Order: sequence, then structure tokens, then C-alpha cells
Amino acid sequence: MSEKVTIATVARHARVSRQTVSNVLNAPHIVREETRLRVEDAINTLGYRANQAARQMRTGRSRLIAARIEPTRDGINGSVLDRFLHGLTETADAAGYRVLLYTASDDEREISTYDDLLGTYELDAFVLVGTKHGDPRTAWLAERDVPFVTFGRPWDALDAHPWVDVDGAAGTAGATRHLLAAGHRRIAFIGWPAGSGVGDDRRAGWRDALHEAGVDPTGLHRETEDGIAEGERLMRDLLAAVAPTAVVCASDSLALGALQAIRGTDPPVSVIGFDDTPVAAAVGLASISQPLGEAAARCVDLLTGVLDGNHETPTHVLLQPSLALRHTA
Amino acid sequence: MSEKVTIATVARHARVSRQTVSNVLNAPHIVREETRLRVEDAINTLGYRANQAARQMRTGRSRLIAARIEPTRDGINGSVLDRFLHGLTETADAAGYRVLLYTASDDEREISTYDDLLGTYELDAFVLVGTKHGDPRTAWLAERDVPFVTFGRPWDALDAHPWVDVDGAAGTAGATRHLLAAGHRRIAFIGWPAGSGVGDDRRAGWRDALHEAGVDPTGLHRETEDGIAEGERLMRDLLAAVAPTAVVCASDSLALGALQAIRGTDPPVSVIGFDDTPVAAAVGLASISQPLGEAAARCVDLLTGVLDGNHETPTHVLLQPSLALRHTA
DNA sequence: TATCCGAATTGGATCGTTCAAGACGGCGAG
DNA sequence: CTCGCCGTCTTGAACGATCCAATTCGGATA
Repeated sequence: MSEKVTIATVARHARVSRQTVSNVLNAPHIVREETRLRVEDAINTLGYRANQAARQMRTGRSRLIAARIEPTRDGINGSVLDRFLHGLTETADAAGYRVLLYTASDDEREISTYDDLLGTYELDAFVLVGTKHGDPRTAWLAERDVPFVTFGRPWDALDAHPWVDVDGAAGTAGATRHLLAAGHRRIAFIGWPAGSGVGDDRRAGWRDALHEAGVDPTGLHRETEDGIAEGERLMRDLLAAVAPTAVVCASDSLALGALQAIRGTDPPVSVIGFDDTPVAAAVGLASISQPLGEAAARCVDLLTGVLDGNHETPTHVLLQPSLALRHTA
Repeated sequence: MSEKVTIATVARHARVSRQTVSNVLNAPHIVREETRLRVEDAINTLGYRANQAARQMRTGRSRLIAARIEPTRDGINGSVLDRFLHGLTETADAAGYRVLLYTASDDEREISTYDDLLGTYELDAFVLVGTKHGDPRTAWLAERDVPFVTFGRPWDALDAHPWVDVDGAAGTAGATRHLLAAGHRRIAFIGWPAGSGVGDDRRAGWRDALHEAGVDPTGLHRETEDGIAEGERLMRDLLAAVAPTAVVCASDSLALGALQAIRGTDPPVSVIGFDDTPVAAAVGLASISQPLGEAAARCVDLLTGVLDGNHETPTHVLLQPSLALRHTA
């Protein structure tokens, strides 16, 4: 190939000035149609692509979004992040943004990474997955007016910043109602210790659905850290204590454990997991499915809304999960 | 906050010229120590960070590496990509590079994405995970002298381009030898249809280890597409046909299926999977473990070697897997 | 016919960095 | 003493895009 194709090359080829080419790209409506077509033609013929670095230097915007990739803790639930990232990349691409990855081992380092990314790469925005109570990261970003969205509600202050989340309570409530409709009454719940917003939310959905049906949930739930072994242990405990006929779990890991515990029961105890991970699909575990692709898309929507100065867009999005029915329910 | 801190700000503050500051950053050895310290001091005091866009415009290098994130097919093996990406991000970071994500639904689009990424972002290099026979993507990149590394050997021409891979044959051979040492003789293998380099490699390791021990592998192997159900089906078939006492599988998905098929056998049939996914760890499945973090690190090494013009570095790296022993073996 | 108007186009300046070339002082050799 | 060299530092130009102000041009108006 010959020389690098710049805006000047295109301008010469279309016999117009650089500025006109720039206008065709950034403000097509102010260019006469005939001229515009000639320029567009030259762009295609020459295979011109606007140099992002030069554009960024002038405009101060990089069209880059940062997302964190975490060390895989538990591959079962880890695939959630994986799928979310994929969706994010796809939607961001369509909106003209690219996704840059970063990692950090703790909050302090993560914040110093923000500083670095903002300083050297002039990132346009951040996407955080999951936040804690009193998260120092969101505080840092908000303080500096850096655009960001979280996937996951800030449980302590819902209006603190834009977020996208999936209504976990609605998911577990729906699953519970499905089981109630199938005739179950002793429907147990295995979840996480109180205090995590997500876990409490999921438990609340189950409890509300039972109340709604006039069933007393007392004694029907157990709490533990996430994990297959933990799920199995608690399910055995439940079987011995209250002999539930069905169980809703806060994660697929817990549900897989429960599945191992109920093996051989007759009639089979129904099990419903959460996240609809590929493992659940593989073993036929019914599970509550989060619309991760859509969640990612709405994150990008929110960000572009902020970045393009459109303050009309809502800043909070709560999506509804669906129930993936399989032979365990 | 005040003005943006540029190299000129630092220069004024340290009472030197812009170029001297630039030299402190890029060629410290040509600056007198006293001056260097004064400049470094100013940099720290002011919190200066070199603007990547400006640097890129001058040097033509973006310090950005592209990696593809694929739609999760099978969450069990999908976590491999996940872990690899994490390692890549971490090591690239340490080497002063950042990882940019992209997706593409087919080869043609992927190539056009390359074109776009190179044209607009001036990417420094690509990391491809897995290649096919006669891969059009590597051909395209090689033709244009774009630096890239693949994680996975190009099976048809080992010298075609730099790669990092894990010795699958050594992994299955090691697993097979472990089983032989435990007294097993009828050690089966469940793998993928001939033709995929990875699958053939893994099968060869098992076959060689058996030959080495004087065991005839005839009839002891089965081939199928990847998946839990497929693994279960083939394992039942093997049990009925040749009653193996152990089985080595080409993936954890197949091994999980095999595990379901052998339930209740006495003495228990040993099962060893491949990839040591978190699911394997969770259910206690023995599995061959790929050093993904190291693989990612070596990919970055190879790339920086090429990018920094160091042609001394080897261009092919073959890493040894290890055997994660758990109660299924 | 002269004047004015607004749409379309033009040239110059600018963003922050690195490259290329040159300036400056001190030192040793001729 | 002069010359050239070396180490150190400075100055001007360039990368490729966008912003800004100025200019051209065709057509409408007086």
C-alpha cells in the first residue's frame, strides 16, 4: 500500500477542503448533497478511516469505555460476567465505542487504575459490575464527575448514580409462584447470609410469593456462602428438618448442590436455580434467567445518553428476569 | 482542580524544556541525574501523566492490544477464555499495554473489524485464541505484517507465526500414565472427531501412553461433539462394549457426562477431564490443568518482543499442563 | 447595477507529544 | 590558542484531526 490516507488525502481526491470532509463526517446536514456524495465516494474509494488519536487530541474524547474483568472465582457464576462483557462489547461497538479491560486486586488499586486510565487514555466512561455498601469506587468517580454506570443497584442510595439491574425478587417470586401453581406448598429457599443486597432481594421475592399464597415461610430457608458443597449440605439439612417438596436457590451453584442432595427422592424434589448458567442448561436444571445482553445494552444506552449530553434518558433501569423451565421443575 | 497538566507544565515547574521532560520519560540515560530527579519530582508533585493520544499521534503506536471475546458457547469450557483474558489483561498492564475487546460473528466480519481497529485506533497487536486449518484471519494479518500471537498452534504450519500453546498430548499422556500406575489397564478415551488439531493431539497422548505400557488401545476410544449429554452417551456405550476401568476425556464437559454414566459402578470407574474448569473443581472431578495465566503472560512476552524490535525472543512456546488430582481419579 | 444575506467553503491555529537539528559550555588534543 | 567533540539541553516542526474566523459565491432585494 502507498501513503497513509488522511483527511487531506480525501480532501484532495474530492477537490474540497479538509474542513468539508470533516463536516461530512461530523455534521453532514450542513454540506450540500452533491458535495457530500463526492466526499463519501472518495472516502470509500480510498478506504479512509478517521484517526482516533488525532480526533481525541482535539475533542478530548476517546470513545473508550472501561470494564473490569475479575479473576474467575467460581466458573459457574463467573460465566455471568463473561456473557455481560460480550454483550457490552457488542452494543458499545454499535454505538461507536470500544471496551477496554482492566483488573485490580483491591479497591485502592482499582481507584488508582481509574486515575491512570483517565489521565493517560482519557476514558469516556466506566462500567462497574456489582457494588458494595458504601463503595469507595463509585464515590471516587462521582466526586470527579466521571460518567459511569453500574450493573447492580447501589442498595444504600438508589439515586446515587445511574444503574441497570435485574429484578431478582421478581425472579424468585415468579419461580415460587410457578411451584405453587404446580401444587407445591413446602417450598424452601437456599440463599446467602443477610446483608448482601442481591441475596436479600432474592430471598424477599420468595418470601413475598409464599405470603401472597398464604404459606408461612418460617423454617423453610437456609443461608450460606455460595458453592456447590454448601448447597448440598443445606439441602440435606432442609430435607431432614422440614422435608420440602421444592426449593428455590439464590444461585446455580447452590442449586447444583441441592440437586445432588435430593438425588433419589420420590417424588423428586423440584429445584430452581438462579442465573441460568450454561452448566444449568447442560444438566437440565431449571433456572431464573437474567437478560444479560439487554442489561449490557441498557448500560451502553445510559452511558451514551450521558456522554452525548442527553439528559432526557432515565438513569435507572430494572429489567425482568425470566424462568427457564427444565426437567428439575 | 486547575488546568490540565501537560508536559509543558512539568517543564515550567522543573525549569527545563519540554524535550527534557520527554527524555526523562523515554530515554532517562541521556539526562543528567540532577536534572532527571528535578523533573521526576515535578512529575510526582503535579501528578502528570503522559497523554496517550498525543504520544500515539507522534509515534504511531497505541499501546493497545486487541483480543476477541466470544459468545459463551458452553459455560464449562467458556471459563477458559475468561481466565485467559484475565491473565492477558494483567500481564499486558504490567508491560504497559492495555487490552481492547472486540467481537465478530464470522471470519469475514472479524477481518473487517481488524481493518477498522487498525485504521482508527492503530492497534499494536492482536491476540487470537484458537485457529482453524487455513485460517483466513491469520493469513490476512500476516500479509499486512500486523503483529499477532495465537493461543493455540497453527496445526498446518508450525512456523507460520508466533504462538503459545499447551501441550495437550503431554497432558493426556500424563493422566493416562497416572491411571496405569494405579493399576488400570482398560483406560478409555472420549474425544472429538478427528480433524481438529487440539482433539487429535489430546487423543495421541493417551494412545502413546498406552502403547508405551504395552496396552492395545483398539476399541477403547469414542468420538463426539463436545457436551455433557454426549459424554454420558459415549460412556454408557463404552461401559457396555469394553467395560473400561478408567477414562480420560478431551474436555470437562465430556468428563462430567461420563461421571453421570458411571454412577454406581463398583469399583468406581476413574474419570479425568481436561481444562480444570471451576465446575470440575466443584464436583471433585480430576482434570488436566492448563497454565492459562502463564500462557497469557507468554503471549504478551512474544508480542512485546516483536513490538520492541527484539528478535532474539523465541516465537513458539509450548507449555506443560499439570494434573489436578481429585476424588474421581 | 449595487448591495446585502446566508449557506458553503477555506485557511490558519490548536491539541500534547516526539523527532530532528542545533546551541552551549567544558575538555582534551594538536 | 584553536578546533572539534561530547554530553546536555533547547528550539522549531510535525503527527491528523477539529474549531474558529474569514472568505467566496449565488441569488434576492432595493
